[in-house]
Amino acid sequence: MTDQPSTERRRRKGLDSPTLSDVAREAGVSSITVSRALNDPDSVRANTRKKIEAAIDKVGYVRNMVAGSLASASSRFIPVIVPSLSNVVFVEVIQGLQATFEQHGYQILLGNTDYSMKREEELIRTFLGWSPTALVTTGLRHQESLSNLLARYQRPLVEIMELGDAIDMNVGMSHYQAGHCMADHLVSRGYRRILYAGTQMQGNYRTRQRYEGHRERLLQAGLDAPLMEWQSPSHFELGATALDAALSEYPDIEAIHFTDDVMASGALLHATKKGLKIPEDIAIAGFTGLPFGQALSPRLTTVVSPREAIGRLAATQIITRLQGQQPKQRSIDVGFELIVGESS
Amino acid sequence: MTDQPSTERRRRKGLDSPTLSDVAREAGVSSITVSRALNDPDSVRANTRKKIEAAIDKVGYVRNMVAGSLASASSRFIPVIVPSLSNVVFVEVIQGLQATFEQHGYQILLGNTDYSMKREEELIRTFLGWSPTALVTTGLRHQESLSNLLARYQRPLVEIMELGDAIDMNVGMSHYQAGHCMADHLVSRGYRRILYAGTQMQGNYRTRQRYEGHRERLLQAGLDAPLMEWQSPSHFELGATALDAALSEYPDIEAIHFTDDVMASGALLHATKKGLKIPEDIAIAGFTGLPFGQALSPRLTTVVSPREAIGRLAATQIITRLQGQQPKQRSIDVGFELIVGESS
DNA sequence: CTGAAAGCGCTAACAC
DNA sequence: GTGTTAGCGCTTTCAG
Repeated sequence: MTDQPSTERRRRKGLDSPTLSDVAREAGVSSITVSRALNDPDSVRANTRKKIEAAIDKVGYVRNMVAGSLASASSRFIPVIVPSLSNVVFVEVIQGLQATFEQHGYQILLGNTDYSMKREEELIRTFLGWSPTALVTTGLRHQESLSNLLARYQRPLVEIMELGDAIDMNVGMSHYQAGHCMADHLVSRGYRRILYAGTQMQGNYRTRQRYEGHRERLLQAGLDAPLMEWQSPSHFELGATALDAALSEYPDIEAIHFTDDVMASGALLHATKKGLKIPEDIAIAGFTGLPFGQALSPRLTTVVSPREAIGRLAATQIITRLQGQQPKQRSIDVGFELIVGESS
Repeated sequence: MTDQPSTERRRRKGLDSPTLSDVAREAGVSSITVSRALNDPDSVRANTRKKIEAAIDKVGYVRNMVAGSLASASSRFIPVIVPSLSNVVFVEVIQGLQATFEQHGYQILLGNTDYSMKREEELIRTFLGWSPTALVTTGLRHQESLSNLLARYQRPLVEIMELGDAIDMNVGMSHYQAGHCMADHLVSRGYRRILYAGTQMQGNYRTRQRYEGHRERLLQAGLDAPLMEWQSPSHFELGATALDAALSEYPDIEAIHFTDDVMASGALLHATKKGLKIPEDIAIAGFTGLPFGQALSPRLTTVVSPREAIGRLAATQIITRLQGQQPKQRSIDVGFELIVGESS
C-alpha cells in the first residue's frame, strides 16, 4: 500500500493537468531537478535538461505559476497603478513598462484609480495579496495610510510622472517647470493677456503644478495669471467649449495655455472653424506632444513629455534592483521639450 | 512537543505577515471560518463575522490570494489578449472589460500580441499557468495548436471584435458589412473612382474583411476596387503620405476609403493643407468613429464601432457563465453605425 | 549537480 | 453554522 505513486488518487478537482512530478517521473529525475531546469537552466546538466524538455513535451506540462508563487512567496507580477486609461499618456507609459517587463518575464497587473486616492489604496492593498515582485504607481501623493504602508514595503517601488520626494525610486519630470517653460515662451512671444485653461485640477496634482509654474512666470513678468477650470475629463469638445467660454469671459485674451493637447487641439479646430486666425486672433498652446496636435495646421505649440521613456526607465530601475544592483540614481528626471508650432 | 502552535517557528522567509490562522486564533474560531467570512460572508453568523473583522483589523491581515488560488485551483484572473495598445480601439475595449470585471472582483491580465499569432499562443499558454477563471482574446483566427488548446479549455472564453464561428462565446461586429456599408455610401453619393487604403493587412484580418466588403459593393456597381497598402502601423503621417501616393498613382481618384480614422484624419488634414477641397476634390472616409475625426472640419465620414460596449458585453457574457447561467446568445453582434460627415 | 523532506497559506471535502 | 483533515503544486532548506 505504500507504493503506487503513479496511480494514486489524483487531485480533488477535475483539472488533472500534469504536474512537475509527472514530468520528473517521465524524465527519471526528481521534481526539484525539473524545477531547477525551468527556473535556472544552467544549474542543470545539459543532458538532464534535454531529458526534462522531452518529458515536458511528452506529458504536455503547463507550469503552475500559482504554486510556484506560493512556495517562493513571490509572484512575477508587478502592479502598475495609473489614474486613467482615457488619457493616452498613461497608455504609452504602460506600453513602455510592459515592453521592458515582458523581456524579463514579469507581468503587469493594471490598476485604474480614476484619480481617486482611496481607490489607489484599495487597489494596492489587493495587489499586495498577489505577492508582487515590485510596484509602480503614479504620483507622489497618496493617502497617509498608504504612504505608511509603502514606506514599509520591502520591494522595489517606483513612483512615476512627477519628480520630488519619492518613497523609494522615482521617474518623471517637473510639471512646474513645464508650465513655467510654456508660459515663458508665450511671454517672450509678446503675449500679455494669457489664460490658463484646466480640468479637474483638484484631483490632478500635475495639472496644478503646471499652472503654478505658468503663474509664477506671468507674475515675474508683471502679468495677471487668470485661470479657468472645468470639471469634466479632458476632451476635444471641452476644448471648443472652453475656447468659447474664455472668449466670452475674457474678450481681449491673446493666448490660452491649455492643460493638455486634447483640449488645445479641440480649441484650435474650433477657433479655425469660427474663422479666428491663429495665432493672430488667439494663440493656443497645449501640453504632452500628442501626434494629432502635430498633424494640425497650424501645428500646435506644446511641451512634449517622453511618455514611453518614463515607462521604460521605471521598469529598468526595477529590473536593476531585482538583479541585486543599485540603480545609478534613485530619481530620474526625463525632462521635456518645448515644441514651437504655428499656433503661438 | 505536540502543542505549541503559537510559538512554532514561523515561515521560512522573512515575510512574516499574519495568516488566516493568526486571524482565527485572535477571533477564537477556526481558520476555515475566517476563510468563509471572507469569501461568502453570509455563510457565517453575524456575530462571528464581527469578531473576525475585528481580528483582521487588529492583526493587520492581508489576504494571500496566491494561496487561495492554489487551493481552489482558480484565480480571479482573466487574461485579455489584444493585438495592440497603440490603437485606441483596444484601449477602449479594455476599459469596458475592466470596469465590468472590477465590479465582480476579477482582475485583467493584459497581453499584447503585436498582431502575432505565435505571440498570442505563447501568452495564452503562460496565462494558463495562473489558473485563470476565463479568457478573452481578439479575433477568431489562431494558430492551429492554440485553437485545439482553446477548444479543450473548460472555462468561459470570449473571442471579441469579429463575428463568426467562435470556439465558445463571441462579441463583435461584421467588418465585412462595415466595409460594404461605407462603400455603399460612397457609391450612392455618386463617387465612381474609389480607392481603398489600408495598412498591414496581412496580419489584420479585420482590415482585410472591411476591404472585401468594400470591394464586393464596388464590383456590384460595376466599378473597379483598387487597393493600396502600406506596411507601417496606422498613423496620422501615414495618412498624409498615403494621400500623396494615392493622388500620384491614381490622379483622377474621387474618394479614398481609409482603413481607419487615424489615417483618414491625417489625410484629411493634409489635403486641407495642400489646398484641396473636401469632398469636391477628394472625398475621405474612415472607420471606427474616433473623437478627433468628429472634431475636424469637414467632419470625417466614418463607421462607428461600439468599442467600450464590446468590452462590457464580453465581460457580461463571462460573468453570466461564472454565475452558472447560460447567456441568452452565445454570439453577440454589437453592430455599427454610419456617420456621414462633410468629408464625403 | 542532484535529491529528500518540509512546508508556503489557503480551501475542498466531509463531519458534526 | 462551524470544525477537522488533507492536500493544491511548487520551492526552500539542507544534504550529499
